[in-house]
Amino acid sequence: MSDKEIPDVIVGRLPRYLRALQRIANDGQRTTSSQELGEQLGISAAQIRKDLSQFGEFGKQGTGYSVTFLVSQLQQILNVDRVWDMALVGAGDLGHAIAHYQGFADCGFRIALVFDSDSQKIGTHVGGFIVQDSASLVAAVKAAKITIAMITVPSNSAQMVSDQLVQAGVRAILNYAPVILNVPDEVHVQYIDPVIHLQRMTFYLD
Amino acid sequence: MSDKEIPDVIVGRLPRYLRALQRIANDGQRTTSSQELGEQLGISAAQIRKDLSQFGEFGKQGTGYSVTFLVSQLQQILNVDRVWDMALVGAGDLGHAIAHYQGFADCGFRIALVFDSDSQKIGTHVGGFIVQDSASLVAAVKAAKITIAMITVPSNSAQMVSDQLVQAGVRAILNYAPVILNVPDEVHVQYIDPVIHLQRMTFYLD
DNA sequence: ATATGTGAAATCTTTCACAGCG
DNA sequence: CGCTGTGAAAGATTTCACATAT
Repeated sequence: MSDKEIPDVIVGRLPRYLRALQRIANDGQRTTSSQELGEQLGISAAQIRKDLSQFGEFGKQGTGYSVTFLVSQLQQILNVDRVWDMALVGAGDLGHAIAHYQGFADCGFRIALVFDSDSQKIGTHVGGFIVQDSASLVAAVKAAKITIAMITVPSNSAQMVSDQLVQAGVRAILNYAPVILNVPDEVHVQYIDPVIHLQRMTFYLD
Repeated sequence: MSDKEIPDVIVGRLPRYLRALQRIANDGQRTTSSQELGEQLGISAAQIRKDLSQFGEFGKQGTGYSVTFLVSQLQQILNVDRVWDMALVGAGDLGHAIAHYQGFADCGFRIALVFDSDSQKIGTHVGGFIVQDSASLVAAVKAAKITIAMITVPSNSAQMVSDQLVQAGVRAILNYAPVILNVPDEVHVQYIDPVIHLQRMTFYLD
């Protein structure tokens, strides 16, 4: 069901639906509609219905969608009806901020290992974990069977770290360094680069 | 020339072209081609040529593009051939990391004001600036004529901060809080939400 | 009455393929 | 010869509009 053939653009919207639904659930609402979701997200109601229809029939005509049911279905579709352990590579300022961020745990993501290559940082505590030497990364990640990693190292070491992660069996990388990573086809990469977002907006400013 | 009618999807790719070109320039290369750019970015050469052709004829047939010329053209198109002052609201872990990030300065973005509402933080130094009381946000941002802001406050205060920023004349907001902001049509918002990127990848993992 | 799920239509985006220029 | 810029074609995505179910 979570096959390929699902366009990437749809996959990209599903997490946003989930976020909106969780907020609606938090407000104590039992039921919602494609229209309400669409208004909150700035997406047309028809699009939301089409997207969801790729995976099944989750709504009831005349009534809409049960919020909790749709949340659980989306979690299943997105494979987040479980806890994912992650490795964090880079214990600088950004690594610290990420290690302390509560938003991961609430969504089923758990930082399990933290690495840095700086001997000043190795052995220190970050977000409840002890920073390990990057030299042991491949072995440790492999042993822990971790498949998701976040990279918060300087640009010039990001590709090297990425290579090690791939070698250790990682299949998904969230890269905060502003460089494009070269990875095998079976490895997924997402980028977080604030400058790109800013430049996308300055285009429209005078 | 930087009119509307330029599809959003193209605007979204321009900063990526700029990043790739700056790296190529850094490597000391004088000239590049749509093919080379495309290979680095995972985008087809035809697409890059089409995108650029929306703004002018920047290449030479048979030769390709002058790297420095194309960089300067893209900077002009994206309005980053100048320095933009920004306000940062939220001096928590993430705010600290952002305040210390060198990547903004290199791209013409400068943090000019930092705010927090926590009296413990007000008056402390963050990234060379003194954290100011959010109560003075509207006046200070207006006085400094700042039009770009970053929000790194907890989710439940993000909308309130956004309202204040808009009132102060901000036209572009980079929001790190995982909530959708309600802003007038003329205000641009971009979101950075790592969980959404992670969930986009777990879809493809087993 | 209300809101879904969905073919068909409209729109948008990408790729093709080649004329034309250095 | 190599590479751009670009109409035209192909492909993908979004919207429309309505039959259908509660």
